[in-house]
Amino acid sequence: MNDSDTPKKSNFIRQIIESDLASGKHVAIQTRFPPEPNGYLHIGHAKSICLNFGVAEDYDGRCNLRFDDTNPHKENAEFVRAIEEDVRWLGYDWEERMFFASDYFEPLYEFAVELIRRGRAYVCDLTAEQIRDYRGTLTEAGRDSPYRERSVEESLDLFARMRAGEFPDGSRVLRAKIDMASPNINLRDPTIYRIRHGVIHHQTGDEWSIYPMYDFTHCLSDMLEEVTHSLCTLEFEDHRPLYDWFLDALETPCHPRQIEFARLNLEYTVLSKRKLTELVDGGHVESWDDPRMPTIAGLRRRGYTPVSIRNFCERIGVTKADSRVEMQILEGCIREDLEQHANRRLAVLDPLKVVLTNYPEEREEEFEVPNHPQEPGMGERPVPFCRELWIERADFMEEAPRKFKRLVTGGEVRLRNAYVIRCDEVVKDDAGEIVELRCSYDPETLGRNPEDRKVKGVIHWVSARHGVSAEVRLYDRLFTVPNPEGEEDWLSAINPESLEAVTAVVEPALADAAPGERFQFERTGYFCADRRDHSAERPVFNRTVALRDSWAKIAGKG
RNA sequence: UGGGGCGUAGCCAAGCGGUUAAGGCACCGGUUUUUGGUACCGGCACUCCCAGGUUCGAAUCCUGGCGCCCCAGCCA
Repeated sequence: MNDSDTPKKSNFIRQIIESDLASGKHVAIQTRFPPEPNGYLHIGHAKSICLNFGVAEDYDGRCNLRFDDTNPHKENAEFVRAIEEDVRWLGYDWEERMFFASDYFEPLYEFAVELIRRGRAYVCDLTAEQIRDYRGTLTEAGRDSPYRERSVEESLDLFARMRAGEFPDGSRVLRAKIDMASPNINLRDPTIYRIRHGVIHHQTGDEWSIYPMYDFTHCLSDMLEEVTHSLCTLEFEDHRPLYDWFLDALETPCHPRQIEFARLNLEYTVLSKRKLTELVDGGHVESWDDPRMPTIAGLRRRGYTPVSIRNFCERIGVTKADSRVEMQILEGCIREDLEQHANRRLAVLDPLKVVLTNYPEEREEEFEVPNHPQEPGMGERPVPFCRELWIERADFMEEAPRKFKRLVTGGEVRLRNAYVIRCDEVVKDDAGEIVELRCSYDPETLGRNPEDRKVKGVIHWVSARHGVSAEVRLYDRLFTVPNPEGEEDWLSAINPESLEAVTAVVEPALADAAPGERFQFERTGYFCADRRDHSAERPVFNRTVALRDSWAKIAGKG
């Protein structure tokens, strides 16, 4: 479970589970992850997935994957497929236990009939508007529907005919008979079945013309799967009395316990399916897996690893307090993983030409460069070197502040894994822009430091003769404000500079990158070959996250 | 003026009547370094939303305030 030296995961849900196990209330725990297949999963779902599957794993229990597919208007098989892929990618296994709420439509129907028989549900002929009107307000009690006291026989007959498709959409619903004066609005005779004609359900086709509502479906599905702890988000707290009411009214063999926790909010993004759908449908991003999206698919394409996301979910904890987590936590998690596991490469994002005037024109060398400076086991690769190189434009300054330790005119700098060079001359075009640096190299400095002087800076480079041109996509936060949802017009808070594509020059080894392969471009950041667009002929890399940049802080202070 | 929740550092978050109030992220110093990265060392809440009360002792218990979130779909 937990090693003695790793901190014990402690949260209120685990405490409840541990106490239920200790008291013998349960001998094994059963959870479920219940997505609605009406969109792609996002990082907020990852929190729920890690919680449900994680808790099952740690207490030797089981976690089911169950699609909550009771609203055929919004759901489809493509979303089912994508959700399966994402949960699996995160590293979780539901074994043979993949279910659909629609698997239970028949038993659910029988439960509804039983409710009617017990006088606990009735068919109501009010229109949607009338129902709203009869419901009352937050501060005023509602009024009983005129159909509330209709006979059991009549409701039974009407409900059967609703199923048979005899009535048009919206003409009737089945309602639980609870309390129209309840201070909890959810208990004012909630609708539990509605008529939906002519929709093709992705699992059941046209078999049904009535569909059950969430509150009725969820508790009974949990019960049928013998779920012990039904974990959901805070907005369902008000529904818990309803959850319990159905299970009590039907005298079920087991009664799962619903426990609510706070959903995840992340700075500078949105985490509601409605809004994410709008971003995709409105063309504000390219797709559900656009690397700027907080979806699992987007994060995957951006270069995030399953481990980093699971780690993130562990770090943010589980509580009932509304919170908004800083991006830095997520970024820290991916840096931590990639720092250890990503091969290093050299890539120049904003190239400036360097000519080594004392390096023979025809000469070429090849250095064996380690893939990771601290992990010899990760191997090495050949990196070619010649008279003409590219370096990063930002690594040279004609007039530099004292703390600048890169290349300056007349100064020296170390080329990473190669020689120390000195800048002798700056070549500019008519506009005064620097187009080339003429430098000389010190042949004595390969793999060794000069004894008479100190060279403090190290910069990266790529051989101009061998370098490969690549598209590099630099991503920034999708929104300009920490909480776009709190904005009057959230779409106007989209960051117009969330994607900047540059043409970079990368070392030749990078052309062989497999789609999805991750690297650290030294001194720059972590990147991955785009899984859709990258090829050896046309390399494309996505920036997952930049390296920490303490120089930017110093420079920024002036 | 209804009901349900929540409030511990810049951001998460442990804590469950007796601790110097964990830990992580961020931040600030320093050491090492052929990545201004990494790693390592050190700093970072006399106080837990506020006010009273109970107690030898309160972040923890009680009372009263204040602030924030959710609920009036035939969505989930």
